[in-house]
Amino acid sequence: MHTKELCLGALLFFGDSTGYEIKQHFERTFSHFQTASYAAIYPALARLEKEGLVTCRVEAQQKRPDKKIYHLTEAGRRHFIEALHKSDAAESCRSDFILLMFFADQLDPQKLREILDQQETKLATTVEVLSGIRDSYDHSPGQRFTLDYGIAMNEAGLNFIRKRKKEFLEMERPDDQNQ
Amino acid sequence: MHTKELCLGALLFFGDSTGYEIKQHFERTFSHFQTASYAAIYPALARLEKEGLVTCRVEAQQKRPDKKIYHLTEAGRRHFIEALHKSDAAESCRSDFILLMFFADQLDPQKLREILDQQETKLATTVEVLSGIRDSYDHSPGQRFTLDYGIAMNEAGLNFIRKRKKEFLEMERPDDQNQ
DNA sequence: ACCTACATGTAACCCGTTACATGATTTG
DNA sequence: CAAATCATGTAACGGGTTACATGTAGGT
Repeated sequence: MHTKELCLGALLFFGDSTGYEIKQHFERTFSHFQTASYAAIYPALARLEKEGLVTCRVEAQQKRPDKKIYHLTEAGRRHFIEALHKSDAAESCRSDFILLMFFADQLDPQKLREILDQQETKLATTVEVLSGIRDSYDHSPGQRFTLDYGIAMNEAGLNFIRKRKKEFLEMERPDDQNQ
Repeated sequence: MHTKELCLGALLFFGDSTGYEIKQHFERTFSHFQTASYAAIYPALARLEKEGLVTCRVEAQQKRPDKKIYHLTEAGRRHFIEALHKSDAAESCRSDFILLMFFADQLDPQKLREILDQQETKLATTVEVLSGIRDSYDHSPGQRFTLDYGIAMNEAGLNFIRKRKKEFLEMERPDDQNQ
């Protein structure tokens, strides 16, 4: 799924939005499994408008660029649903964290500790954020599923790191006395 | 980490290899957290040679392109270790599976079932493959960590899907009698 | 008769990111 | 006084993918 389709999905789910708002929606709701930057969103919306998949209404503002509020057309909705059905539901993960851990024996002990701490924090934060969203308001079964799925996987990673970190750091530096 | 660094890492870990072999190594060992295609590897190796980070010895073959066996130089090793230390250990995941599940209410029931089955199979396969590697021979603590980490997270996803799938499919099509 | 493994490579394309440009208002 | 928020956009760059080009040997 490219930025164009993601924008259509955001408009379908959140209703009429500006490019700026779509980015916010992304960060709040999709950030753990999709990304999109302004430089990808704005041109995408422009192209979608040309293709008739969205319409745009301009709201004038003083002292700020006019707001361009996009609206999903019926053709846009159909295009999005079709794109969902055509998708092979693939996933791609690139993890430099795992790569670094793979080569742990090549790393400075402090770098090793640093990336483990950082990963632990990151996973804990994700779990908290997703749990917060989960408990904050009602969701469709699909949204609920994705939230719980994200929580389950991130929690598993978090528990794993918490269980293994200390032991691992000691194994890598058996001579070190400082905790 | 770009393909160049990944190639250096592969040479460090697996020893002298051809581009073809590096791709195989990737698929067997890194596939759940990094990818690299031939069209990325071959030019990367050529550039690495120019930069003196690898050397290349050609082994003539009849009826096949000559094998180009690459060897990591000391400068290459240093460059790789340095790259590891400079890395912020970031992770990026794009999951169309989660996106589709998010919009589950927009999907045909059979598409929904299809992607859930597919994801279940994929996670189960990954767990099996990683477990197989884990039990097949000795590893450094770092490798062991990455294998167990991968198993833990994929197993969590797998268990989640197994627990929720049936219930979820029934919820999405309450009128459907066929299991 | 066709697919897979072996073995290397290039060219075109796609598309996303980084950085830049502009600029007021609110918050710390 | 600096930083974040609001608000839109472009240009250059980077780098990976798809498809193509070439060709043998062995398995189904």
